Amino acid sequence: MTSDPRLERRTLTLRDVSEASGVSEMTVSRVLRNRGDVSPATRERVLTAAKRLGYVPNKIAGGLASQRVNLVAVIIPSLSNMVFPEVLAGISEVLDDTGLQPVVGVTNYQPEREEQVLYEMLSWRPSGVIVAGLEHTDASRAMLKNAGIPIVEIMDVDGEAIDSVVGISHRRAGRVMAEEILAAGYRRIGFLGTQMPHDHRARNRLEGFTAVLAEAGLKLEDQEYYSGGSALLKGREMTAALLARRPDLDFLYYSNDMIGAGGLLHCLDAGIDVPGKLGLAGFNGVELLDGFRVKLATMDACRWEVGRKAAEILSGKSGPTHGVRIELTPRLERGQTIRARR
Amino acid sequence: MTSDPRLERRTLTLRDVSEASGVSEMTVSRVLRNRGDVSPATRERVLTAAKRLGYVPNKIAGGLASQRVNLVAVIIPSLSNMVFPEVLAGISEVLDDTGLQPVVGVTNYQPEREEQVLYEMLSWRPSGVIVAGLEHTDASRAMLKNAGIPIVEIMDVDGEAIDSVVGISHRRAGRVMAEEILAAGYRRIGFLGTQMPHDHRARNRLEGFTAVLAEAGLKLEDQEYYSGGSALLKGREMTAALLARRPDLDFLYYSNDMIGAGGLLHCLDAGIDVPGKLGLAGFNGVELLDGFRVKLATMDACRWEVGRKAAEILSGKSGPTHGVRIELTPRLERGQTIRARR
DNA sequence: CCCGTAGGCGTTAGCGGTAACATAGCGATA
DNA sequence: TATCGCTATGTTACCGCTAACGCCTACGGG
Repeated sequence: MTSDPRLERRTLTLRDVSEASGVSEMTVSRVLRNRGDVSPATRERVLTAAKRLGYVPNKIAGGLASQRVNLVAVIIPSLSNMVFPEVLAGISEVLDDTGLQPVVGVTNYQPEREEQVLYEMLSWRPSGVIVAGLEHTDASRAMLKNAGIPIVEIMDVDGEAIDSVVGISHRRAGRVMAEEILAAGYRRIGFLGTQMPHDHRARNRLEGFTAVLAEAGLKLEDQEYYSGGSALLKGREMTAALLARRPDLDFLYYSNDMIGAGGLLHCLDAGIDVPGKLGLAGFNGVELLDGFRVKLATMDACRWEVGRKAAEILSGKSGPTHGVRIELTPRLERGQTIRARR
Repeated sequence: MTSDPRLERRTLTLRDVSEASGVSEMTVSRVLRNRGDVSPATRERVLTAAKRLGYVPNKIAGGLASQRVNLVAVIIPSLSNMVFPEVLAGISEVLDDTGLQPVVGVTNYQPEREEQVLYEMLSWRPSGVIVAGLEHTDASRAMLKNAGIPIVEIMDVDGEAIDSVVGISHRRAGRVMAEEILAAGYRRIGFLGTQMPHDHRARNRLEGFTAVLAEAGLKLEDQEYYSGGSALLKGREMTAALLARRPDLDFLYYSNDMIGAGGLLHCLDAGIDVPGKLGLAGFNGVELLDGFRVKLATMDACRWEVGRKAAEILSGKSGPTHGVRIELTPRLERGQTIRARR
């Protein structure tokens, strides 16, 4: 099953190609990397031989010899919500024509896991690191600092960066949404979010949000948290539970669009007057929302753009590869779940 | 910004740790890999020194020397629908305690792209490959065959495998759904799907589906295709368009749950009697559906289990690492959008 | 007291490439 | 014709680590 006995011998090396084409290994190497001067005739011979043998270069050896590796480590908390895949798309798009290749590691929002993943990734000597968030264990920070390669922390700008940073201020995002809600005249506000001790961004948003409420002499009337399971379903259930407990609330702020959408479905099904009697808002600007009859108010986190910018920094396309700081401005999308300002 | 001048010198090697701890490089290597006999005292000294210096091993060099690399290439078409992340989760879960590490490559459903990604991945000499689907370019097949490592093709079993294969029969899945629909008495059936020439699995499902219709003397009454954009929204729009054109249809079969959910939303909003006057069904069993008031009929693609099984084969945990064939049986979830069998 | 044995550690020789330098060939130039 | 300079190619010395082997010491039984 493993194929023709002649082929499976041992693994092919440059030497095999060199013998097959009658030139030195060095010349083969030059042809395969498009580097240095090689006559068209020789190039042709080498390429033919390589293809005929089915030679695949060995980047392990190449990387060791050249002390350069075309990998970029990308470390993110999760793949299961829609948000990070879109960041990845932005990264890939830019990296695709730079010869750099992203390698993804997932931490499940666990700092120790992030540390392990980082250690593992750095041991491949990538030429850059993109990592979500600004909060890391001490060991992680030390590794990142000592790695001697460009580091880009993404998603968030509320904190001290190790090297470069690209993101939005989640605190500001929370403030902006709160201001909008108050301007629309809502006053009895509830919050629904995930039970994620390590989602600092969600926490920052809530902080900014409650700060504005406090300035207006208000506070969150009630809150509800969940963890695990289908976010849409949880949003629906939590909303039902919260409203059963506090039917007097006039606004619900959700920590993400998925549970917000679940809440919206509940309200629509229950015949609640949205946004007249009850307003709703989420966070992220996920595409999913476009499919709903009533569009949820949200705030775009510029995920795609964050990915692009981070990749551009690493690729050196747009200036320096160190110490860059880019704060993007999230766009408020009012949808149809916040009534007009008064 | 790049840190203390003493630290940034050059990159740390085993030699540095060896000098710092007063033993040979080889002993350091043994300690760091937990291999061979080392006295507890020495081990301690070495570990302390390594930690103090912030040493991170160089797997490039290690891999070259040992001719072994703990990477598994995972090649999938997309990250933007919910299906592959769940496969990845299954893979990670199993690989996590084997010392193997998945490296993900995305092809966007393009065979040439798959070929490039594969070439790139093989050049890192991984110890195994997991690749979605059974359809590859000739060059890709050749590379996979000659790589001399375990290959697992996943998701689909309708075709000839290169080495091992784990998945479901999409043709059978289509047949089962069609039988269920006919048994419930639906007769005028429409299909809505993605315009994806390279999604062979969706095509196989449709083939199985129409084959059953044909055996009953029926055919698809109408169909609608889309590409790009928010699947939920597209599902809603396509459903509206199709029903406007053919109000006489009594069943809509969707190629995936996302557009199916969009269609369901349309029907609910339009006050259509589901499943009495119109039945609906999708495919995949995405968790999202749990959040809807009316649950869409679907068929679970065993994504998580597929990932697990594939990883188990590569890890050698459960027998041979070559030539294994595992066909899983998708479970039909009737939800509330197919009426009772007659 | 000698030798076998095993644990603990060092030495050597690559792994498969590439950077850097060396060299051969050859037409142009003085 | 000797010299130069350029292009096309070869040679050499590693890159950082580990497999394989070898040496030394301690120890116990015959």
